Amino acid sequence: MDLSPRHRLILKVLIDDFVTGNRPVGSKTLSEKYELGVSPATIRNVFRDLEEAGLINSKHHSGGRVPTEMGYRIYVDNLVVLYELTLKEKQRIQEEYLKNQLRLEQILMATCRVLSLISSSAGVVISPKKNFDSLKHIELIHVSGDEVLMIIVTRSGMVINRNLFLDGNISQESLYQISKYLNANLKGQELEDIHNLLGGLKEKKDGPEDFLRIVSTIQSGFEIDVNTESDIYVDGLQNLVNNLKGEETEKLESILSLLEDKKALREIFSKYVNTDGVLTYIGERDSDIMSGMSIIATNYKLGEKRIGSMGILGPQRMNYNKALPLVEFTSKLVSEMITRISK
Amino acid sequence: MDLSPRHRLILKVLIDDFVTGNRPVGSKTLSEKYELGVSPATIRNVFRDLEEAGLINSKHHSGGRVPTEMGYRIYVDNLVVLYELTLKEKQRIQEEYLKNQLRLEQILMATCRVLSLISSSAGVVISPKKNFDSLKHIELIHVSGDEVLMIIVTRSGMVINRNLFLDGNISQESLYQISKYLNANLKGQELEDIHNLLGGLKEKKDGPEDFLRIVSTIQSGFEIDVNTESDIYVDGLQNLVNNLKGEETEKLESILSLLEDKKALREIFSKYVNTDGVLTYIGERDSDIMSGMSIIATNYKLGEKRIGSMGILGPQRMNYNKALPLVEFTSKLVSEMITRISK
DNA sequence: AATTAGCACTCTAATAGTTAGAGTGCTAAA
DNA sequence: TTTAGCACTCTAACTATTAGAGTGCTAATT
Repeated sequence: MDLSPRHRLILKVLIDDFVTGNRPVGSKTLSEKYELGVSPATIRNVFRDLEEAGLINSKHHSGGRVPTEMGYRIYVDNLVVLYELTLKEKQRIQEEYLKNQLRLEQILMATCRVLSLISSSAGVVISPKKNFDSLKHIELIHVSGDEVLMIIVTRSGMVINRNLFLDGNISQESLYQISKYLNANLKGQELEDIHNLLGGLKEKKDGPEDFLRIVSTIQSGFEIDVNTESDIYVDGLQNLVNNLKGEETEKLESILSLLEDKKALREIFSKYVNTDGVLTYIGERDSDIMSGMSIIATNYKLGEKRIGSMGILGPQRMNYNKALPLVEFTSKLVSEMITRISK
Repeated sequence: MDLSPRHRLILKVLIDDFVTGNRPVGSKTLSEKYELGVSPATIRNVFRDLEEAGLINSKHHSGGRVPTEMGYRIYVDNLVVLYELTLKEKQRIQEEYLKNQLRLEQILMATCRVLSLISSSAGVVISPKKNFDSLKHIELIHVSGDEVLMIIVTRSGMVINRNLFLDGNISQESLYQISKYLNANLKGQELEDIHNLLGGLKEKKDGPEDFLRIVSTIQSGFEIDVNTESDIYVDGLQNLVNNLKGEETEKLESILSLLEDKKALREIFSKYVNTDGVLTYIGERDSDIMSGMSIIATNYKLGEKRIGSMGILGPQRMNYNKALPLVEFTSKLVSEMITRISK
């Protein structure tokens, strides 16, 4: 299915128009509103082809045309002309960051806020994957009896707390010694590698006696479940209400229910951590919890390492031409900031 | 304005009916649906009195009556007959808690979930006020140069991290000594008291030399801003959409925007930490961000000490007779669980 | 061969008119 | 004090009508 330039042009303006106006688009309006240089009749012929190709749809006879998911797909991949963020908009984004201090958590929250504010959809940000973060400092603290609190400070600025339970008692003095040993040997390594490394030390019985006694427990503290241990930030739900005003409330309900289901949301957005560039996912009709919705997402980095993902989630009918550059610009900004604060 | 028993009865059934049916209620329906033993005409006379007293309203002539905020107020304070939770419902609530481990955070999340599930409104839970929690363990960790991480473990199971910046460098050895000293002297005290106590020690220059050198910084780590430092859990937004289906989307929008504004929400719910019993707030027309909404909230305790608040937030038209016992029962359960895990 | 004008037809959304049902206040009777 | 009766009102649901936009098809035009 290769489309002629005219077909592509008409598909493009149809989606441009539908996305801003939220009304099915007819041949006459199209020819009047845009200078296409062709008559409505020609547009109708093109419509017929596009309809046969499954790129547009019409609900009723004489009801105007609406893009299908496939239509959006082609639009996003080939046709959309990206909007360039104005200086003012860029400044507004940067100001939002300056409102708060520069702690990791606050950066992520501000990012989420920015995404929702400017896209008028929901912003979603997932906190860095902990297992690829690297160790900055570790400390073991004796809390009571056989209970030990393990504190891990990572390079990107996260603090992870673990409650560990030992087989028998241990003194705070021993724990200090063990902490010292761990810091000396593991600092700078990635948490996931540390988990493996500890396994090796356990096998080879390599290290101080006290340490070897509890190495299994410590190792378990480095097990990180990506699916439950990342925080997830969501903002801009009111935008969605505003955006879907007048349409069926069911769509709104299903989007909200997805956004409240942190586990599902995390699963969906995790995919974007390890991909290149800004991606657009367009929910498939029926077969999908994402039916009727779209996601525009990408990752953010610490230095050159991809550590988390972020994006916006909204109705399929959204301003892709603005949303795509927004996500791209913001992700770069976040990456820079995170890299800066974790030196 | 003292109401006769008949007036009270009629106000009660009117609200009962309106709350379940979501339709303005007329005299005829009321007399037919409930065995009031009086004719519609009499009910109309009562309506007139209630209307004069400002307890009910009618949008249009011959449009049926609807309770005003004051009507709800009186209903909740004097008339509502509380529903008694069935054994099954209580079990369902308890099961929701058993799904997860018993960490503080998970208990609060489950609470929030329960509140929303059963009330079909939004559940809101605020994490314990940190300043009245007491110290279980404190530890100072040297991170780099003049940067120190202070870890505070509290009795209720929270872990507080503070990044402190000292005037000059300090060794991890000194920090160990200081931690030891702090634990020996402050364990069991409330964080707020500790803040004052440290002030006293600073004045009197009482304590080891190393400690006195950084006591100001440590003290600042015990400053706790109630308005920004408590977590807030919200669940059940989809319920609201479902609940307000067909009504003006504006109300939905304003509720959502409030629920997304964590700061405002925290401020509102903080009030309930130090009050007795389950309270109902009914938003006042116009003058109030809570216009058109109601809150049913109470506190939860650690032992005998009130530490946090929880409740539901929904449209004014809600099932108070079920919501009130729900909040009460759940709060007791949470209090028990928190008390149990923090022994 | 591609494009377009013309035409008959269709569907929606907006408008107006009608009606049944529920509700109301008032007055006079019980 | 309560209620029956009555004339009146308002909403929501239904129908009819119509303007506007859109459609596919065919024949004329480029």
